[in-house]
Amino acid sequence: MQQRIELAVSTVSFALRPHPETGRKTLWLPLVKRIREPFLGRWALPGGPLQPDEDLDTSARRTLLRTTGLEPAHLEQLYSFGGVDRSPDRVVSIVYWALVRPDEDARAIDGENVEWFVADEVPELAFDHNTIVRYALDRLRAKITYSDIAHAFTGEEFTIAQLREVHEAVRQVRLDPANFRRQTLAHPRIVATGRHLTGTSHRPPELYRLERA
Amino acid sequence: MQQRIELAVSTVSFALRPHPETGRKTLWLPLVKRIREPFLGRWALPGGPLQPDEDLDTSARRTLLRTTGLEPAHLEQLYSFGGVDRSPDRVVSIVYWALVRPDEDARAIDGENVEWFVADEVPELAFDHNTIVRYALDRLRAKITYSDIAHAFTGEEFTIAQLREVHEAVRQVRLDPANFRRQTLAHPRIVATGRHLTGTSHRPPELYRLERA
DNA sequence: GCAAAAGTGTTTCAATTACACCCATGT
DNA sequence: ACATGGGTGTAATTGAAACACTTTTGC
Repeated sequence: MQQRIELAVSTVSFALRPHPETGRKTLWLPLVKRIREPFLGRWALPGGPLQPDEDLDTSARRTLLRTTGLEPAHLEQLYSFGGVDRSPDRVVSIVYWALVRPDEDARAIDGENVEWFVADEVPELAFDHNTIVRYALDRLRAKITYSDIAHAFTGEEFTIAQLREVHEAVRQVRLDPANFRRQTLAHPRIVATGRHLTGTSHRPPELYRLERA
Repeated sequence: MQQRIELAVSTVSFALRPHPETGRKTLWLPLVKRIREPFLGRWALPGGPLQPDEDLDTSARRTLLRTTGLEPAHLEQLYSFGGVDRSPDRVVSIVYWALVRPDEDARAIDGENVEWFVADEVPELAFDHNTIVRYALDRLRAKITYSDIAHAFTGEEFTIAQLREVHEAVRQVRLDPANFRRQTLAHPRIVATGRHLTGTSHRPPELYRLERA
């Protein structure tokens, strides 16, 4: 008799929040406590079995909304993990990663079995989920250097400094404000709104938008 | 009653061969003629159902060897396709892409139901396999610009011109020989063997190796 | 006025590009 | 000798980085 292969979809969601010690913004992600074997009681990525009538990304969104209350702006397939030894039963996981905006992050629920962790300081997780988190982090840090995804962490309108803060938090580096500004404004899709952000204790910075391609 | 979700692994394999018209090297890939419904008689990517006791990449290698006789040097996961509308029955495909060396390519079998096509000129394929081929091509052409994968198309030892030919064939561009040489030799893992390639009708070029990291 | 971050200008340095020119081999 | 691609030299251009300096707000 042939053993059945389970097919699950999981998601690594990232949001930027202040680090509990340093106060500087860092990456956080939500985990779910397992309520059944295997790995009962361990933290794991949100996810669940793929339903016969739903697309892969639909499944990711559904399970993410159910467990964490999140509807992320950016969702992207990461990788599929299917080693025979990653679980007692045979399960192939198609993993997505998501980026959560500040306003959306505010709506996140910290339920009974859901908790957020600093992405670089997650405990020992169920299955091979530590590997997956590591992989997602690497991919995010690589991709932010050559793509637009940093905007998935800002609002519609943003200051150059806010965008720089995202890069600094994700890549864990310090960037020269002057050079970052020039590089950013060199992209033709970044346009000034003419309005300014007020309420700061210094010169009010201009607000920009990212023109959709 | 819940419909069963099929799980298959397919592979897009690339090799460099002369274009039938221009004679210049281009990308080719093997396709398999379907011998059952759906899409009976159409060309499709080599692959098959995932066995319960094999890893994803093992499955890719197995089906590839069985249908095409190939054991590619480079094999990498591409993407997983799982839209509900990509087939009459529900099937999720985990797709790999492979790069085949010239010597390995020579061992390829052109069986009854296996045929090679110029990658940019494939006919209308079964399922969403045209989309997948397009995706694999884009990924290959992007990745060759920032990684080492060009070496998967050369032998252990190679001349700078051979390596340049790979880049030119894949990216469909002309590269300045002098500048390409300097850029290539700037990488510390490229080392001269001291030996030279003979039998050319001009100055014998030096042979190089790629030191493993 | 002072602090603090926004925003501009300028100099330096490294990498890419274009292209002229010499080298070593087969015919 | 000459054709052919291998291989070297070099000037021009571009872009990244470093950092001094000016501007505009809140307090």
